[in-house]
Formats: sequence, structure tokens, C-alpha cells
Amino acid sequence: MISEIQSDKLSNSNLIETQGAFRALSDPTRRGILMLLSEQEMTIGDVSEHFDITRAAVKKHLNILEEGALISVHASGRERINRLEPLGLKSAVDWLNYFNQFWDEKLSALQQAVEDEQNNQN
Amino acid sequence: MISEIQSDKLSNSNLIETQGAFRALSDPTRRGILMLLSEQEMTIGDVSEHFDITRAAVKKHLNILEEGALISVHASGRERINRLEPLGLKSAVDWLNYFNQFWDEKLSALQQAVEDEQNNQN
DNA sequence: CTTAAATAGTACCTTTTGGTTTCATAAATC
DNA sequence: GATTTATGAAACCAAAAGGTACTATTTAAG
Repeated sequence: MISEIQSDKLSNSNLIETQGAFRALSDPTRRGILMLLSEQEMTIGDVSEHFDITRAAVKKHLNILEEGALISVHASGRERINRLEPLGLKSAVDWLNYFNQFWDEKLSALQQAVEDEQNNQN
Repeated sequence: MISEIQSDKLSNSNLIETQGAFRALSDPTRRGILMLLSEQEMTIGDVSEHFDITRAAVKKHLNILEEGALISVHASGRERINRLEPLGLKSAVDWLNYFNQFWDEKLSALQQAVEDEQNNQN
């Protein structure tokens, strides 16, 4: 079956490759950091000012984001510039896009239901 | 600034709404379960046969997936049918799609390649 | 009615996670 | 050269996560 082939492909190779990204994305603070860095690359100190935790805790989050290839760090003198790596989100996006085929089905059904409801209300 | 408005919108409301989904997605076993259920809805026993952990552990994963609204559970006699809820992935997909704009800015060529690849797979 | 099957739930254990505090190091700056 | 300044890293801690074993409950089946 085609579905089994797809399943193998995603559950074996892709499942492992995505782990770093999905792990990094599971924490709300880390997602907040990604949002921040999407506006501007920043030093650790800069990032820390936006959160109510210590700089050391922020550093740990940045390490995990870097491990997941969601950011990159560049030395500049004694500072370290943290930069968003949007391409790192690709593995997670790809994995989720596999399900598009299913929620496209659901969505069309839902859309129909919404339209029916609107017609009843009017 | 527009970027600040967008940031607020995503970091406050959406960030919280997506937590259940992203948390559920962070574990490879749970992503495997989602893949399984994408092919066919199954009982807990059926799901358990695909993994090398106890039924109780699988049940915990299913609970977390249900909390994240990624699956739904339907009683049928003494069995519980676990069904994929693809729409539950929408919050996570939406959050990630915010970053599409940065792909566009910096990596439009690469994004095109990704889309082409997706088209070839479908 | 009794028994087997499918699941729920709890107690318990170990590892991971998110956080802190403290100390060390490297680079500007005075 | 001495002193801030920005960061790295280790030790430690409480809570959450992922797992097991065991017990209870509900429902099919004989």
C-alpha cells in the first residue's frame, strides 16, 4: 500500500531527523525566542531582557535551539550574535505537511457545515 | 511597528494555544502514533502492538495527544477507538507558517525547490 | 453466571527538563 | 594593567516526563 510506504518513510528517517526541531519547539519560551529573533538577531543579553528568567536559563534555551538548527550563533568580539535559521524549521514543517491531505478532507467537510449553519441563521 | 503587533499576537495568544499541540508533537513515539492513526483509526491494543512499550505507556501518550486535540477517542462497547484529528495540527502549522515570510525573504529559491519536491511526491 | 478481554487508573521509579547560583574566561575600556 | 562587561559552564534542585507493574472496572462470550 502507498500509505505504508509513506508511513515507513516518515516514521523512520524523517521522524528521527525532526526530533531536534520538535524538541526545541515544545517549550513556549523557546518559541518566544524564535519570534524575537525573527525580528532581529540579538545577543544573549538582549534576549534575556525579554524574559523573566536568568541569563543562564536563556543560554540553555539557545543551546537547545541551536542543536535543533533553528538558530545559529556567530561570535563578534566578546559577544555572540544569535540569528534565526528559518530553514531549520523545514523538517518540522515537512512532517506536518504530510497531514495536509487529511485536514484538507476535514476542512472541506467543516466548511460545508459552516456554510449550512450560516444559511440557517439567515 | 507592524512587526511588534505581529509579535504580540503570536507570542501571547497563539503561543499559549499551541502549547498542547507542540508538547504532544515533541515525543517521537507520539508522532509515530499520529502517523499510524493517519492510516486507520485504532484501539489502544492495536496501537500498542506497533511499539515496544507497555499498553499503559501507550495510553499515556494517547492521553497527551488527546489533550493536544490531535486525536479524539470514541467508545465502542468495551473498546476505545482512537481517531486522528488533523485539524488539531492547525495551530502548530499556523504558528510555523508565520516564518514562511523569512523563507521568502532569504530563501525563496530553496522554498521553491521544497514545493517542487512536494508536488513530485503527490 | 462465570470467565476472559479491553481498557482505566494508581503507585512507583528513573531520567530529563527548566530553572537557579556560583565560578571561570575572554574581550573592551579606563 | 586593572576593571568592567559579556558570556560559558558546572553543580545543584524541584518538577515533569516516560516508563513499569499491579489493581480495578466494564463488557463480550461461553
